[in-house]
Amino acid sequence: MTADAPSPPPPRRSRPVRVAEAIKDWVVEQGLQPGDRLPGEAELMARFGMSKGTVREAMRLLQAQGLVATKTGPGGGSFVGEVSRERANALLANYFYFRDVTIADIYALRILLEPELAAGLAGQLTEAQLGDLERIMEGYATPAADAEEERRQHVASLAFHARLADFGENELLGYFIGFMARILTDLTVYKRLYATPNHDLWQRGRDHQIALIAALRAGEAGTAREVMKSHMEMARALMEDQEAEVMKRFIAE
Amino acid sequence: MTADAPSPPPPRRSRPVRVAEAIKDWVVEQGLQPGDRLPGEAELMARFGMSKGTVREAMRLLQAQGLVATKTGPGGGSFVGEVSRERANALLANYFYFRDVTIADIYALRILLEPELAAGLAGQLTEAQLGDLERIMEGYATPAADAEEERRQHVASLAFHARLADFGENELLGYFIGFMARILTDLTVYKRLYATPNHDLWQRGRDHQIALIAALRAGEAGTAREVMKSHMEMARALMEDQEAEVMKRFIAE
DNA sequence: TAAGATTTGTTCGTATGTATC
DNA sequence: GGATACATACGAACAAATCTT
Repeated sequence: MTADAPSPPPPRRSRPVRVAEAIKDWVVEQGLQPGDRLPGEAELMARFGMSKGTVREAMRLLQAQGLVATKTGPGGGSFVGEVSRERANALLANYFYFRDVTIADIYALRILLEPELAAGLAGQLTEAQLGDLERIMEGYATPAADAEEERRQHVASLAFHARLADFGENELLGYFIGFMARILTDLTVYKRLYATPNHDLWQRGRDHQIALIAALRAGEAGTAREVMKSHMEMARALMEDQEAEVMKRFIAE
Repeated sequence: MTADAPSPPPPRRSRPVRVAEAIKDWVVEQGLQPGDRLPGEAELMARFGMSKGTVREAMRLLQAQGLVATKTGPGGGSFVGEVSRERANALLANYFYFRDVTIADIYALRILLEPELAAGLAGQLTEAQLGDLERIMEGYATPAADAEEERRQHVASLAFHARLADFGENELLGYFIGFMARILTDLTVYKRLYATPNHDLWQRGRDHQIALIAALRAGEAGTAREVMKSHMEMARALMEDQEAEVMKRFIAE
């Protein structure tokens, strides 16, 4: 070995950043829980010997990460916040903003993960949860008449998968699946995917989900896995066609 | 339908938050790329008609998300930044801080994802990349003598998997695998997992990785998948034992 | 090396807004 | 409605970093 890195000059972080880190460490150290109160601005100014502006900038750094929330007025102040799923999704989506993630990439993962989720859920769901899923399915009980409705139905169908992921025990798996569903939702509404209603595909997709619910209710893990796998493979083929279509349009302009 | 939500009072966001959103939208709209310069504080103050403090707080909000970086001095200012992988990991780890993610959850996913990654990489890696992996393996060429070295070796072995994930085409898959490797690394060094060196397990783990490299070099996708699967299953069994151990110690205190 | 220019970084004092009692 | 407690916002000044000459 050629010795460890020759200790490059320690990047002197700005004061707000250092204060934010100190507060974060302090929260962890104290084992504070969501909802617990943080010291007010005045006390933080005293504790760190820094001005109001610096302390406020530090709080903004924490706020952007979803770690604290603030309220004005008496009894107000800063509070420890649980990072919401939506915020986590938005922050992670930022990471992929300048990176190329194709629809094929997403489906390669969905095909691996969703069938396993379905298998694990077989026989585990309450009637209330199953009813929940069936209610979402009502959003596409009849084939779409136009492109607008097709998009709306696709979004609803993605919500079905996200809800399913919520029901699982494995929070990590649930988050990954939910994140992909949210990316696809964005693409659907923002990039205007799914422009051409297709009765045959609608029918097959719906049959899959009905069979899936039945397998989940009956506790048939193997069936649930297989149905979900077929469902994902069909969706992938469809989406890749759509992607090609979108690309062609883009190039044509 | 019972009509859309009756428009709950629009949560009046603070000025820094609104400014940060406006800047973010502007960056997207202009199609700015990493490294591109943002308007300076003075101009932003003028453009939004707000004070310096408010504008600075807005920049902190963006900085915390990894979207901008600032430099002082002539030619300095704020620049569009690509969110680094490390920052994305830290931000996402915050989400799971108050949630229960068990080692079993992580391994359930690794077993699904890593074999597929390995299969996709067979025959795709350059000699330089394969050499890179072999160099990491030198970090555990001999069995660990004590708990400290065992930990160091485990971290190196996780780095092996993270590097492998980097080589893949699918950035999403690579990120998920890398994130899990980082969580496990944290657990290893911070929670002091892997306390008991075990020569037999070391031998088997190393044999797996050697066989994996061989399969990758030979372009044998099926073999690579199977080897990685065995590797993950062994690691899972080992980690779950360790977790039980850690829990027992925690309860005993 | 040194001086000057440019841009962010930080402070302080003051005033305003907001929610609770 | 008024008093209180807290965050929010502004403005002017000065400090620090860094590039150019």
